[in-house]
Amino acid sequence: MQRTNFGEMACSIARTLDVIGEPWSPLILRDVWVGLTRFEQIQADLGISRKVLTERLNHLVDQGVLERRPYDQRPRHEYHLTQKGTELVDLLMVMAGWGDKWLAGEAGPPVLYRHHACGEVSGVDLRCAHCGEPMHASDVDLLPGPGAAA
Amino acid sequence: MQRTNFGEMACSIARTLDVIGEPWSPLILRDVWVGLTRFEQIQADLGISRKVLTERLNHLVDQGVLERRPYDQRPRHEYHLTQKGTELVDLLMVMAGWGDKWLAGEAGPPVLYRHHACGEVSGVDLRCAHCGEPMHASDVDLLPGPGAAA
DNA sequence: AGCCTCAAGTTCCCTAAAGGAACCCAAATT
DNA sequence: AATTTGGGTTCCTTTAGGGAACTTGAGGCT
Repeated sequence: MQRTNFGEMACSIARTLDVIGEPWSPLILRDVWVGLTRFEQIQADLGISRKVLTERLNHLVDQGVLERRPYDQRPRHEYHLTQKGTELVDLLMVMAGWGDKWLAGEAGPPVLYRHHACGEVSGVDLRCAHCGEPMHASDVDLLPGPGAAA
Repeated sequence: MQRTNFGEMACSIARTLDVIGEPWSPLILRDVWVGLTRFEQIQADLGISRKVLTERLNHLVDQGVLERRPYDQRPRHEYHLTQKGTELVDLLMVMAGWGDKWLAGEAGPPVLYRHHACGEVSGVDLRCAHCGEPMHASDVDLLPGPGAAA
């Protein structure tokens, strides 16, 4: 299909979607995050078509989210998160938290997160980077920023 | 195209994508969040095809993320966030924060967020819901949960 | 009464993207 | 020489997105 280009919009949400908004991309990042770093591993884990996986990996590398690293004399590589990609994992953790709460059902969450600092199984919570108080949908006002459209 | 159904996977990220992972869905939620609640408003703001907008709105209502409310005797409605949908805005704020940092470029972020509690323009930060310390990609161990696949 | 408008969809056609299976290639192994 | 293995490419089919035109149901206007 002919898909609209979100990258041109004056909206950081749209621009972020331009990087990881295509089907499979967040799941590919999740796999790399948990240590499935090779083409065959990701393909087998997700059941994604090889063609689409190639396209997605190239796009994520182009966007600076993943880095391609050779691990052998032969043309073999692993994919690793860059700093830019590592910070995207925040997004995955929030998605997982929402899914755990609203979609897990009877069985409960498929994965638990143990926080190194306190050793407890826990989840993420959004706080204001300035004052540390909770910061959710109704706790903010939106103002036009310097990059707002004319 | 024939798209894989993420909703069946034992992964809260995949399940969340099944709800809001289709193109446009996060942008539709953003519009509703900022007060563009009617079909024509959203269509004009995003430039999305009417057909696709209809499909997305129906899906989001089916999933319990949006609620359709009549606002006139005539068949007119507004869309509003449910509690389930309001909590998805966390995801939008994290997406916006990442886009502001990595994609805004010279012009700076298009939108600023002022936190009611402290009155400052700020952004979100992820904290452990248990101990309140920062919680990012490298601060957690993943463990199988009760809903893990067999 | 007859006509117009307006929000909110619905229908149709066209194009492009996802799925899937088969094929390719270079280096190492047997 | 033949096979295996990782990491893709090619080709074909199906289906979803874009866009424009059409529909519907309730008011309003004259």
